[in-house]
Amino acid sequence: MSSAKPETLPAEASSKARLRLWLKLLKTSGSIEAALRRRLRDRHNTTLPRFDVMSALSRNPDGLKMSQLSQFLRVSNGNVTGIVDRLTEDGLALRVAVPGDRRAQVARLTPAGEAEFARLASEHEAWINEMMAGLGADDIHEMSALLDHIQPATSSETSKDTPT
Amino acid sequence: MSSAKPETLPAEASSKARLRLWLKLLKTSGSIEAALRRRLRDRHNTTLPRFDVMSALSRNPDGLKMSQLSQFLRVSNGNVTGIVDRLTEDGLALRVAVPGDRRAQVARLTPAGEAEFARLASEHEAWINEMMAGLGADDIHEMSALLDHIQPATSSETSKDTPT
DNA sequence: AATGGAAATTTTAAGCTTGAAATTGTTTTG
DNA sequence: CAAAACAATTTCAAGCTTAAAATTTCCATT
Repeated sequence: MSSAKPETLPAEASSKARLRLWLKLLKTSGSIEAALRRRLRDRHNTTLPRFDVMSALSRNPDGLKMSQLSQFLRVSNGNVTGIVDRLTEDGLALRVAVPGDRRAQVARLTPAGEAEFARLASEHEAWINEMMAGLGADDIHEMSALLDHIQPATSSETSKDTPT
Repeated sequence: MSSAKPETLPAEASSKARLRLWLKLLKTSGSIEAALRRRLRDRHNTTLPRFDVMSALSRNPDGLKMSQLSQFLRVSNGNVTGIVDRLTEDGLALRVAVPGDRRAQVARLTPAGEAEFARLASEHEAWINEMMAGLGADDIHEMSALLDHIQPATSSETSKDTPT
C-alpha cells in the first residue's frame, strides 16, 4: 500500500480554495456595496441604481438612448425605464425625443441633476478612497492584474458582446 | 516658478486609482454573480438567493432560526421570510416549531431539499473552479491577502457586530 | 398576577431586477 | 406599396430587497 487515500486530491483542494476565494471576494464587494447603499440612502436620500444611471448620463452630456443606457449599465431595458422615470419625477433627468427616430428617446441629466451628481460623485470617490486606504499603489496594480485572470463567462455564454 | 500646477496631485491620483480598482472589482464580481444566476436559472430553475438559503441550511442540518438565517446571510428578516416561504411551497424546506419558545421557528431542508442542494452545490463549485481556472495557488493566496486590506465600513457603522 | 419592555417573526410599502409580451415605429423586400 | 421582419421602448408578472410597522410571545419587575 504505497498510496493511502488522501482526504482531498490536489484538483479538489484548489477547487475548494477557489470557492473560498470567491466567497471572500463576494463578501468584500458586497460589503463595500452595502456601505455605499447605506450612505447614499442615509446621507443623500438616493440609491445606488440611481447613482449609476446618473453617473452614466454625466459622462454623456448629450444624453444616451434608453437602450444605450441599459447596455452600458448591463441591466435590462425595463429596469432603466423605471429608474429614469423616478429620476424624471424628481427633476434630475429628462427624456428628449430623437430627431430621426420617433421610437427612440434620449435620457439626459437636468442642470439640477448635474449639480446633484457632482456632489454625490465627490463623496462617493472619497468613500472608496477611505475604504481602500489599506491598499498602496503596488497593491492596486497587483489586484487589478489578478482580477484580469478571472473569466466569468464561457464563450458560449458571451453572446452579447458590447464592443466599446 | 519651481512648482508648475500638476494635473493631479499624488493623493488625487491614488484616489482615482482606488476608484478604478473598485469599479473593476465590482465588474468582476458582478459578472461572476450574473453567470451564476443565469446558470441557476437556465439549468436548475432556481435563483441565487434560494441557493444561498439552502446552502446555509445545508450546513446546519438541525435547522436555523429565521433570525439566525438572516444574520448569517446578512439580509433582512423580512427577506428570508419570503424566500423560505417559496422554498417551503416547493417542498424543499420546512418550518419547525422551537420547543421552548413559541415565537421562534427553525427552518430546515427537507430530504428533497438536501438532495437538490447536493446537486446544485456540486455544479456551483465546478462553475467557480472553471471561472477562476486562471488563478494558481499563489494567486489565490495573494488575492486573499489583498482583500484583507479593504475595510468596507468605518467603526461608526460597524454597530451590528455578528460574532461567530 | 399584572404590566411593561424586549425579542422573533411577519407584514407592508416602495424600489430594484429580470425575461417575456405588448406597443409603436422603421426598414426591407416581394 | 403592402407585408413582413426588425428595432426601441414600455408594460407586466414574479421575485428580491430593505426599513419600518404590526403581531405575537417571552420575561423581568413589581
